Amino acid sequence: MKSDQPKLTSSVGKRLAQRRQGVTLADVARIAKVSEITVSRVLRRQGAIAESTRERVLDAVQHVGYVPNRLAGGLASSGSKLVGVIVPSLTNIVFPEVLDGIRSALADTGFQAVIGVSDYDLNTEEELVASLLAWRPEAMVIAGVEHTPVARAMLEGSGVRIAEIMEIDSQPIDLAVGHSHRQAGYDTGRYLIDKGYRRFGYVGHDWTADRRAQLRHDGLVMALAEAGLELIDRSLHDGPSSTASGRSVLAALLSRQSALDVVVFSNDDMATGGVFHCLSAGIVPKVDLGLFGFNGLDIGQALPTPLSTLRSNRFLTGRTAIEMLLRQRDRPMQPEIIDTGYQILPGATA
Amino acid sequence: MKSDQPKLTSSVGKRLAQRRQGVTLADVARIAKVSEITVSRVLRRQGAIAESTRERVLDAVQHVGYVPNRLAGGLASSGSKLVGVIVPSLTNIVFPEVLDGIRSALADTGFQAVIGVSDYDLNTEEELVASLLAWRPEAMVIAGVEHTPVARAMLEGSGVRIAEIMEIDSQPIDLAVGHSHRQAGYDTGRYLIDKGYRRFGYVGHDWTADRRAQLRHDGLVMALAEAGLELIDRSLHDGPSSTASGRSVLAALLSRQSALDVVVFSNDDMATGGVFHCLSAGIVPKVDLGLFGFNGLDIGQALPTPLSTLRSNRFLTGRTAIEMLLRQRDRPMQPEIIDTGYQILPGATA
DNA sequence: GCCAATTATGTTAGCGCTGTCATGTTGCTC
DNA sequence: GAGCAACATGACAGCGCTAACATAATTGGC
Repeated sequence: MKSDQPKLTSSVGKRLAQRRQGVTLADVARIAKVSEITVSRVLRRQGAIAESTRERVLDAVQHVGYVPNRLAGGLASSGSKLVGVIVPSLTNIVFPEVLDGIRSALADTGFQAVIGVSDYDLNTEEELVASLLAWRPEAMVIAGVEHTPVARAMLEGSGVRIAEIMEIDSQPIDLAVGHSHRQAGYDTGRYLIDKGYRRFGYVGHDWTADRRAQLRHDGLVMALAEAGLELIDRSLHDGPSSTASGRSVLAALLSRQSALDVVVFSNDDMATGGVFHCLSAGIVPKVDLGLFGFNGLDIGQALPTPLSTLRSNRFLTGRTAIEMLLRQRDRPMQPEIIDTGYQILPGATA
Repeated sequence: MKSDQPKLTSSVGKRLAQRRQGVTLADVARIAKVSEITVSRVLRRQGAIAESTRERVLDAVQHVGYVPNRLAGGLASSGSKLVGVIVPSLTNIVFPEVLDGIRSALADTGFQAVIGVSDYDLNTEEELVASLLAWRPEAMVIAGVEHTPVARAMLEGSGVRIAEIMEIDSQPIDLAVGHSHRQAGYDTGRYLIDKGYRRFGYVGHDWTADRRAQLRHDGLVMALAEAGLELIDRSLHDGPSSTASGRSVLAALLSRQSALDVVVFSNDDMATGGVFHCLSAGIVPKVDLGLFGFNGLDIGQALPTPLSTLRSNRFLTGRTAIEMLLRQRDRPMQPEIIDTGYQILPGATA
């Protein structure tokens, strides 16, 4: 009872007329002499398709160079196969490493990451949340647990699964993956105290932007206090962390405080700069002055005197976040927290 | 002559029934008592809207927490406001720096970047091209000019504007932004020869993957040949560049070649490792052995002896690529090439 | 007070795909 | 050869939005 002849007119006529927007499923279907839905099924390897039909369709696809339109596909199936990711920076290498973990977990899942960079600014982050949510991602990964009220409301209201990463010191919306920075700072303090250090200095960078650096600092101070000690002095660079600023800020600190026996840095970038200063100034790390970083970057471990530091597991954090999110479509009753931990790297500078 | 009462039944009834997919334009329209298109116009600031209506709509949007669906919007308007970006790696800091340039050029344009990472593999790159093109981006940025024939065909056939970046040694499809690596290698050779160096060594990483490193090497050899010189020895690390491998590979090279007066490295990561080796082995850079890198990374410049190197302009490259692409929607008659150049950083190691 | 221009809003018809349900076709059992 | 799975394919509606074309409301000139 099928009619073969009519129905073609309007649809095909128009398509041929405009011929601007590229090849569509309908074009492929027409060439392969099947219906659109059959082409769709072949391409998604979904449902039963006869081998001969499959080949015919694939040939047609190849022939016309068909590229599916995921905007249309996503709209029709209400499933974008997209994961939104928001990080504060790309030039701080720890975030690309997290992204790499995300990429590795996403490989072969058909999912694609859309990445936003907030530049350590919560208002920018809020805009990004709105912007990324507009793509109807099936999950979101966002660095940090601190957001504007509006951003938080959007995230909560979106219904999609959310992983807040790099930090587990507060209660997350849905899932947190990372480690405690306060605890990391505390453990740094304990480790150094056990090593016999008593006269602590601190070299850091702008922590109005980098909340996690501040948490580590606070943890360190807490450990010192428990041991009846305190930071003798500290010097903060007014800007993002960098090797260059680590170097100059340590120089500044030492010029006014000669009595320190160890300096804790806000991270490995800063600490590496510190090591460079020591190298230039003839200060022997560990012997004359202990130096301790945070992150366990490759560069620090390749130094002539490998940096004493705490290694955070960035790749694992990114990877775990995605694995957890994709495992279950619905948010759990109770927010979940996964500790990806850190390890002390003894190194040779403290 | 407007009917207020009917029309609501079917559409609204269903929406309320499913209530799963979140708020739509229709919901906002109903609450603000306007048509969907009016809401759409308010949100896109397009067309004339009475102030009172605008406010009513915005209130409604706020009230229900409406987030536009860009899949639907993009489909309807055939304009995704997306730019596809493909880079080989995120952990090599130069690419995040390029992405940062892209981000900065994209800010406030309403465009969003979708990023793919090819892992230096052309087949992966081909898959990414297909995958990103499926989002109907309005432009594509892709690192390198070497692609599989299929990838090239898709890029050409897509009709969207394409920027091939980081390399201008071959003819691009549409637009190339970057600098000549062959020339950079050549200039490195000239510079060092002028400085009086004669006995050249080379320390590199896997260049089956990193074609641009090989081009620089070739340029260097060319400059040497012109001066009647040649590479005395070279040692290649079988893997990606890193500080650690730069360090060990230089050690290996020197252990079998004591007569070198300068070593050129495939990039700053490797060269920084080389400096570390010298520091450990008591070799004084420049005095005992010249060291030369490529990229001009911050880390190299923060070394106790700042690295002698060539600075490439990654941020500018990313930024320029986007600016050029967005300036004009159609491909030019003739492929265009933009040289973002490089500068010699004299440093203190050669 | 009428007309044309201007401003504000609405109606209709898709964008290109997929979910759902229906319809045909085998191949097999008994 | 009737009955029934299991396989193969198709028709149709609709995802949520916007372009393009109305239509209505308002203004102002004369």
